[in-house]
Amino acid sequence: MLDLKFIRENIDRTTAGLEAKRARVDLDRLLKLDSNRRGLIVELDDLKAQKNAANEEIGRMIKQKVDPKLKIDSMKAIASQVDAIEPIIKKTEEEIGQILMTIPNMPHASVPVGGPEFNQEINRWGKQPIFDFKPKTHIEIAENLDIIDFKRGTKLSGSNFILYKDLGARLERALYNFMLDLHTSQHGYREMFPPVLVNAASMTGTGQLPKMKEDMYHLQVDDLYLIPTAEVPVTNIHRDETLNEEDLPLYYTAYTTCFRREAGSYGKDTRGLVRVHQFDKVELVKFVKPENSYQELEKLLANARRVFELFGIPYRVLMLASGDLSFAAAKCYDIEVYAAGLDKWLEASSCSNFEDFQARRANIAYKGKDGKKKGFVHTLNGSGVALPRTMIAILENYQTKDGDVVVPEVLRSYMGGLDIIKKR
RNA sequence: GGAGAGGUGGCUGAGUGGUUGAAAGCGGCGGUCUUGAAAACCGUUAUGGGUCGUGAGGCCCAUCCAGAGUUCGAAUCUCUGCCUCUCCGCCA
Repeated sequence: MLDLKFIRENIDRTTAGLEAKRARVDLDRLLKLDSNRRGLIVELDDLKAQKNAANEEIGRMIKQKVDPKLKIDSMKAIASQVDAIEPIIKKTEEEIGQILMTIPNMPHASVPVGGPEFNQEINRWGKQPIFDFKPKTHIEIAENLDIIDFKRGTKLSGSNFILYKDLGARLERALYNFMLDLHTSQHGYREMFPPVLVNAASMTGTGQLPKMKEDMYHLQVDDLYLIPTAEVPVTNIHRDETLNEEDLPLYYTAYTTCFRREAGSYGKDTRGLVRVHQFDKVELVKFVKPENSYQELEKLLANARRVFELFGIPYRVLMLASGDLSFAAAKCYDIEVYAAGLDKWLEASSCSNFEDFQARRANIAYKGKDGKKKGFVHTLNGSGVALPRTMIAILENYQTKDGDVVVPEVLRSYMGGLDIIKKR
């Protein structure tokens, strides 16, 4: 959420930002409501001041045993005026709130303006593997090895639900264990294990609600949502809190299952593991002081890249253009891994700085040692990393001519020493 | 799921309709004293909105879990929701 005061005082910048983000918002309406509201508040506060003064006097009259009947009667008129104005203000504030909730974050100055075609590749790591045979896709490999059962996943739940079996299940477990160990022992993150069902307030705090409602699983009986990413519960850990400046920055990592309805995305990249409804992810979340947040973004990106480097998976880093940025992000890097079987680059991590956009919405402030509030923190998060597409890259890049899969070295101790996945 | 109790400032805790934004204690901050520290003493100690002022700041409004209601007036009364605790039941 943007600061209404900022919008009021920076109309041109806001308009430009909205355009860069390709968002349509009725700013004139918002500003008009804002000025209406302030006019009404002056009126109302004045009436309330009269009311309060009179009520104090009534109290005094009663103490002095003077009959307050006349005074009380005159107060009734003011009370009814207050009752007339209050609902108008409330309605105005509601509409202001609704419009504010639909305004995306402003892109950072370093972000290229334009659509996805203006995304900038800023980095590339690793060599694409060369085979002396035609590399298979992860679907063929996994079905042949019988480590992923797509058909039975569908039987259990529906299309694009996955059943991992045997060494497939083991590899999944090895991946998130490895990543958690890496980020906690080498990158300074604290490990969290949050609920995967959260309430509407949490979903609103990080910006999924109200805009992304259709993309989420919702349990109507209890009014709870299945999280699309650990970003939601982990960022909301500090919702409505004031953090101590000396405790910042806070680094949290969490492994959770993520749930996405992917409504409307059928037919596009939906085969195999590329786009599934339920998947695992290790997430990195930071709460930092505003002046450090862009340095912290670079460090976060480095932490995510390290995962692929240790796995030996070639990747490239894109800085997203303004029109490709998510609703809440001011700046975002995507890491795409190369998958030899599909011969495609697949987005496997996304590292974003939200500046104070989420913190304002979720009310996460910080204070100095003297106890004085210093404003909102900046929040960042990134995948560290998402499992399915990492799994794709491992299966496809490490495949052998015989259809086996070599286990990347760093994962072997997590696989009970196994160095190659063969058919049972 | 059933029965009961309760949610007050950073914390403990008083307050059951009329200067109560809220006693007291603890903690925090500033000061006096001290070579320094502790103790003692003195002072100070919430947030949001609006408005005036170049500014320091002044003034007004709101806020005692949240929302609705009763009343001239609500921390205090009524209703609903959320949460916590105790007992009973069920349960991985």
